[in-house]
Amino acid sequence: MPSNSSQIAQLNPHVSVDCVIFGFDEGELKVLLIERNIENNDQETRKFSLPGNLIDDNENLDTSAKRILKELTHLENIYLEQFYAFGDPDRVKNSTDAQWLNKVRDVPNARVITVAYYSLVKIGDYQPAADSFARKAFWCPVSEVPQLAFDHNLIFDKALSSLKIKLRLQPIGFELLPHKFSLGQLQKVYETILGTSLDKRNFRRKILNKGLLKELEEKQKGVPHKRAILFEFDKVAYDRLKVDQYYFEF
Amino acid sequence: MPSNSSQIAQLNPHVSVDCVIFGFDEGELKVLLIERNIENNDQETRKFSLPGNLIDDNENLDTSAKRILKELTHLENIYLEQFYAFGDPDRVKNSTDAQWLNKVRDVPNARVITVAYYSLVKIGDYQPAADSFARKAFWCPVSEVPQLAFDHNLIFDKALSSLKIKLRLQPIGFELLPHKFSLGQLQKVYETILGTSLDKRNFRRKILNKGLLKELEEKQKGVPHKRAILFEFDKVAYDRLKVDQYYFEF
DNA sequence: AAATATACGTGTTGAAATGACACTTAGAAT
DNA sequence: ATTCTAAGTGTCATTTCAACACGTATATTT
Repeated sequence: MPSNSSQIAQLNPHVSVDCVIFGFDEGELKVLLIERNIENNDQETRKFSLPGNLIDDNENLDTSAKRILKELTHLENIYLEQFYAFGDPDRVKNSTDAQWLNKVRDVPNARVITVAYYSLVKIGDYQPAADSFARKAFWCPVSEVPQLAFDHNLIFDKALSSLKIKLRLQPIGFELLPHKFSLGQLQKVYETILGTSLDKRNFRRKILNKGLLKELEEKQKGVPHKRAILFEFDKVAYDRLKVDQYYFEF
Repeated sequence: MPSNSSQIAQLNPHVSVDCVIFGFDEGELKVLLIERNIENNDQETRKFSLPGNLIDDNENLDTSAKRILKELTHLENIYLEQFYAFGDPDRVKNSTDAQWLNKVRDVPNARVITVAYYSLVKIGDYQPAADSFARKAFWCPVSEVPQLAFDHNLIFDKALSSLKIKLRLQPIGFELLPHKFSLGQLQKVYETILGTSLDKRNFRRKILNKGLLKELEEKQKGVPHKRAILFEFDKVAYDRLKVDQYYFEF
């Protein structure tokens, strides 16, 4: 096997960024998946994947994740967290995956190391991008995630477990809710992600004692029951805490 | 600028693994650094770096980290944890760094994305490797880490803060101690890494209540004071717990 | 042999946090 | 007017946590 330059180019690993984008809607945690355009879709499986792409030259990893997110959702300044890198030599070598890569990559059989991010978005702010790459993006309940391309199921699982851990250590639940939200909504977020049910009174006491929620004058509207007081996250109070990067402990 | 094959080879990012290897000795947390062989060492700064290397073809990231660790320390089966990927486009572009890369890399000016691991070793088991790559490795107290090559100071800082978090969530302190250790030693590990001092009685109660330490018959020898009872980590008990991957909470 | 230096080992108490628990209220829809 | 639904609210028993001091065993020094 000759080792000329073009060989090197092929064998050299590529680097991509994949994003696990979480949203919360109707009391459910959802993830944004992409359905691929495959012409010969005799193969039912492996039509879905996480959004992601190769990194650009001169782009750092965070920037790349932000770009992918923006291209797909038109959202900026959203919560983003790098959680793991996946680099198994044959993570993109599955035959159906390879078939798809042949269509979209210059060097389809190159090894790809991917750096994975998860992000939390306010699902109401999301407007599906009509253009190019984001052919068919859709919100999928996390309990119904189908078989995905490559090792994307593995990546998704790790994202979810990282998110669980993070939620217990940092106040990030509100990132999934509208700017103004009720305590009931917030509790639902915690319950859904942690996979437990929580006592309403204990939850309120604990979360309010953190002193990070600002009670607003405003109340919910249009609900067929007592209207809840709305809150917003108190960023000023949070910055005052200067929490040692982690350790907040819901 | 023509984009022929050899250009692509150059511009394509490379992927490396860097290891932050922690040891504990004489009540101090230490990190294993490498001193480079630079001929013209008129430049005092940036002579040190973390151990690391490009990943091999067909090698996954964990394997690569293990290989680096083994080559350098001759140790196997040690605690290893991937904690972050660093991919700034010019993280290897510093001039003194570049000078060194010219000597050791085929494609010295390529962009390098690195996936970083930290590991915990029993410092007594370490025997410096005399060979090749590990020219001069030495244990450096974490409070005295000098200026390092590339972005290695950043990597080191992130490793340390990741370790702090992990120590609070999982029982890993003993990985830095001999197989048999005293509670005093273990307390010292916690105090050093967390950067606080802990009450002896409270520490003992808390750590023993986890039920993960097995009290041995044996006692310390050769100490100029009362001999401490030795313990070992009870892996069987730990596996029984099946702790949900995280969340143990020292 | 005595003295010294050093880390080991041990319990209690008051304060704070946690978990368990049930009913009334407000608004929209029928 | 009735019904349905989620909001909002307090107490008590239990557990966890932080603070705190002294006698003991061993090697070394005198």
